[in-house]
Amino acid sequence: MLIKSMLCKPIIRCTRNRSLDTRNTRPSNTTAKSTQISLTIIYFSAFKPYIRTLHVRKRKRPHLFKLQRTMMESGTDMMVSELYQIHELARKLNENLELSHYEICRSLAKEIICAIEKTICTAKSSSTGETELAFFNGREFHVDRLNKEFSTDNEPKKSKKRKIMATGTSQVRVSSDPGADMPPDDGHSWRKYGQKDILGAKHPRSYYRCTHRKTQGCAAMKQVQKTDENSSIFDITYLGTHTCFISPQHIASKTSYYNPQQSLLDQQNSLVLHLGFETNLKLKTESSDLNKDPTSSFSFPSTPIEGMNSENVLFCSSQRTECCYGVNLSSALMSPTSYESNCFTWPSCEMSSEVDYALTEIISASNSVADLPVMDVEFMRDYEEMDAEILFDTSIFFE
DNA sequence: GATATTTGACCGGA
DNA sequence: TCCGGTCAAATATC
Repeated sequence: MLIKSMLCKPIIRCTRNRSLDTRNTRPSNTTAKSTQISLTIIYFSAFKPYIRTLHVRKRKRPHLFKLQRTMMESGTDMMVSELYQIHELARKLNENLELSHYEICRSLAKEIICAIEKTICTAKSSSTGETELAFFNGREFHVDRLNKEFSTDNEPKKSKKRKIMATGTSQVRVSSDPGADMPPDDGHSWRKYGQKDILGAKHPRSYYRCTHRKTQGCAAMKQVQKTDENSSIFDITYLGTHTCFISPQHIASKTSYYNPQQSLLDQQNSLVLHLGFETNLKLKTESSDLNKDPTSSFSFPSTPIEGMNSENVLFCSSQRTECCYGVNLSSALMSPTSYESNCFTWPSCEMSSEVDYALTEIISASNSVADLPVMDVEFMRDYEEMDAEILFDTSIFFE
């Protein structure tokens, strides 16, 4: 099997796949086309495979094709350059893993994440021509070029309508102390920017954005509303992904939302990979029924939280399926005992805490990070059509 | 004075 | 036209 032949041979594969969007039902001489950029990273550690497949697919407006062709070409070159950078960072990471320089590793991992985010941003801008990610992770990228191309007004009106978020959403229901006006601290600092009475709801909805919005360009937001049934229970909708840095220790010390197994992680000297991706990370398996429902929900195997009944804590995904965004962290909980249920959908926000934990589960599979194989990364350029998703029989790894 | 919150106005999608 | 999301001036808090 192909996968078997790739054991200990990490591969980064970048493809671009153009296709007609068959979901489009508009009458049409305006048949929508879509372009998908896939970045697949396959590597192996100890006895577990790690696969990262990033999919970026967006519908294109026909009148933008000409400009976007140019954008794609320049964007592709940029992505190749960025991927080489990721490769170099990964190589350094591996060197430091072997030397057990965990702080350096952590820093390198962060750089890798930033680089991947940047690549995703490039992919999106070159494939869509849209400008929604002009500001990402506190940095501006070349998509502002599009702004110039399409700006007919020197000073465009600033919309007060909610911006289209690049990431999916997730909803959390948490309980608080009776009479409390605020839900429990989730480890991040938020700034309230609005409150609105919602039709048919007893309680107003509060709007928060990350405090680090200005300083770090963090686009994370959340909406908090007391439930009608019980005013001590809050529905929290997270929008967007935190791109600001917050230390795991800080989260562990402040939050009651997250799994308290941080101490276990520390014991394992695990490397926390904070993947702030905003496109899909998928591991498809041939036997998964869950694959049929991309919005499948699951509950965390959480330990009881002080002052909070486990049944009151609901984690569910509300993917923005129309854009195929959100994060599917399918391999997050893969283990010999659970791998048959091997496609999970993970809420794509709050990455810095929840996903950190899940990823740490992956990365810390081996007790010693020194067990990691040498990352002899092979980089391939391939612009031909290919199936963007990998069918993957995980059972072979647990034979 | 700096920072955070409140709240009415504004905006645009449905 | 309605309603929910956002803005930004006013106000509160530290």
